[in-house]
Amino acid sequence: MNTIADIARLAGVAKSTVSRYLNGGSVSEETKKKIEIVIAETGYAPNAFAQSLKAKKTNIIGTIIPRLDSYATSRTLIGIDERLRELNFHMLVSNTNQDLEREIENIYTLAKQKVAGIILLATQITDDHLKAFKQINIPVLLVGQQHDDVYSLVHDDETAGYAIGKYIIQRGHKNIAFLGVGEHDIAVGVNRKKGVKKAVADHDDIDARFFETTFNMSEAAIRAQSLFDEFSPSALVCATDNIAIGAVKAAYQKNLRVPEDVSITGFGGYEVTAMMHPSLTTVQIHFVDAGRTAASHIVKLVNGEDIPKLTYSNFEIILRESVDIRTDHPI
Amino acid sequence: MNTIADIARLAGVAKSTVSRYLNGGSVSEETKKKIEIVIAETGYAPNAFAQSLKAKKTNIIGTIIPRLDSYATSRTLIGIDERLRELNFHMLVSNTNQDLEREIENIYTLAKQKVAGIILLATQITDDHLKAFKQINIPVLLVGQQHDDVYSLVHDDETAGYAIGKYIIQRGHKNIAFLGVGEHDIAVGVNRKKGVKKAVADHDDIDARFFETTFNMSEAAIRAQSLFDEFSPSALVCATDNIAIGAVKAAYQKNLRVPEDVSITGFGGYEVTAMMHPSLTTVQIHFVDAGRTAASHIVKLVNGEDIPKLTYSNFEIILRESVDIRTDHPI
DNA sequence: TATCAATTTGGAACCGGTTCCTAAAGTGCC
DNA sequence: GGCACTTTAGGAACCGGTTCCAAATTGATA
Repeated sequence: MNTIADIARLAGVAKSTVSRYLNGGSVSEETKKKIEIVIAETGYAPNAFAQSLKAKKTNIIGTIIPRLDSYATSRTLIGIDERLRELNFHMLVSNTNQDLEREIENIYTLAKQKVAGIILLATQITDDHLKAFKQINIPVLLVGQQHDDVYSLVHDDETAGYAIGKYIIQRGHKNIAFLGVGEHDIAVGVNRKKGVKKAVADHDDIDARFFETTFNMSEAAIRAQSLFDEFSPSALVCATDNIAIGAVKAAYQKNLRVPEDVSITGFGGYEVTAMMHPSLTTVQIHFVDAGRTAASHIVKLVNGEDIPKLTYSNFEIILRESVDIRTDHPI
Repeated sequence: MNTIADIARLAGVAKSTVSRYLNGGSVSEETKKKIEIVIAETGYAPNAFAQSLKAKKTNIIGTIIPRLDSYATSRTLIGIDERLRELNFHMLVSNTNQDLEREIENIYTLAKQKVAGIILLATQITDDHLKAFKQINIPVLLVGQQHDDVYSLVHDDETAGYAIGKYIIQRGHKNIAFLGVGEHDIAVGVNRKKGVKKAVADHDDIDARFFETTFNMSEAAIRAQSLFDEFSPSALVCATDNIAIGAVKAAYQKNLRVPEDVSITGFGGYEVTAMMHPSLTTVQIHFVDAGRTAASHIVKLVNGEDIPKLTYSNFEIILRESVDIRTDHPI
């Protein structure tokens, strides 16, 4: 690999001239030609490190994610990547495997790598997070969680939870179960549940019960089975599509027909939910769009522009086959 | 942020001494203490660029992937990331969105970023690829595709295809359809089909027909429907799990029972295939393990160690509910 | 105590770019 | 043709580390 000094020597100019040529300074047409030819011949590409060393900045955005094998994560990453590419940035992905300590560690590592900004697909924000954000002095954007001290982009989980709860109630369901996850996850564990609870609270004739499982499909299936043993809901609202898929499986195993015996809804809008039998009514979150917005925002922050402290992404309820009307109750 | 010169000044030593302290050269106990204290107080972290500039190398492995929203990709990335972390390397992900030109472009960009090595989850290898590999002078490992001139790790698609074909034939099926993808994808489009064809060729009483669709679930469902119109297979072997999921959907829409009327198999071992109704018999490829192996291999290459030019990853057939025995034919 | 080897330390050069400053060349106007 | 002003080009310093080399210190041995 050759350096700028080689190019300068071959073209018979000073390296500052070559640098100016590359960065658009004032260079005569004649000199431009000479340099152009040498660069074309040698296939010269500037050393990104030497550039970054001086500039004290890269065009890399670090993205920290809790897990890779999640539809939500993948789709969000696609959006981030797409938009960053348009803005001439790169995406460096760091997976934490849902380990909070590794999350903190990654923040510092990315800072050391001098990424221009960090997008954190967060599940919860601790004091250690805030301390890290303060120390690294690099723009940070949270996705999926909100904190007053940090720029955030959140899926409007509570409103979405409210909407799906409302919908189920409108379909005449009175015995409603909610299968969620632990409250350590603010967005999924707390806000979605809160929204559903709020919808339930609007009515005084609903028997709603709240259960908990993990993000894992198989575990959700097992939990749903025991749920069906202790309670016979006419509708089961699940906090994620994966949980809903497990619940549908559990229903089959219990010989419950979906939606005739029990209606089931998901949350996320994963592609496979359209292909299931029955296809799943679910809350679709526009992850790719959210990712694109996140990318736009972090780049603005990097460039010193201002953005709103808090942004909401969009959602819509996709009506499919897994929810039935209870005609024994008026709609 | 402070530099090594600051630390040296505060500790009252030369910066070469601090550098030696950090990199394990000979430093007296007394000096070590002094430097240690200053570093602890300042929270000093070396500038990775300055280090890389001199070392002409990073501890970053670039991974180029065709798409992010694929189970196979996610799982492989998890394995790569996991193992790289153990080996003290980082993973930089570049998504090409199945655009071959962008793939080439990414190879050069990563080289410019001075990544230590590149793992390419490839779908096909063109002359442009080979040219790029030659020019960048950085170790490259292909995953999922094989080429004689490049180190490769392949899922043994042909053998796996042969195995699933053999299995279906053993279950007594005579009218077999294969729903694959275009031949531009060597692993999925060519090798899996080739394996199945080979299994069919071992017998002379099989009517096997081969169809094509894309990797997209919905498109696969549409293709499967028209397939059922033109041919009535007792078994449908699909080239990916996503295609199989679409096929199952199509079967329902055609009022065909799975597996009573038509047996369906997948390829990949995606988690959701266990939760479907009926659960899907599929070829499970151990993507995470493959990713781990890929990471180990690329690091060995980076360190100048030798590895086999070609490595095969493992697979196994997961027997579930979507395949029936045809008792009208002897097994 | 003198000599020599081993350990520790500091200074300077270097990695490959960018940028500032100054000098030289080119241009326009009177 | 001379003067002022603008372009263009070169040289040197700098970014923040690592490494080589030589000097200084320590310790062991005779």
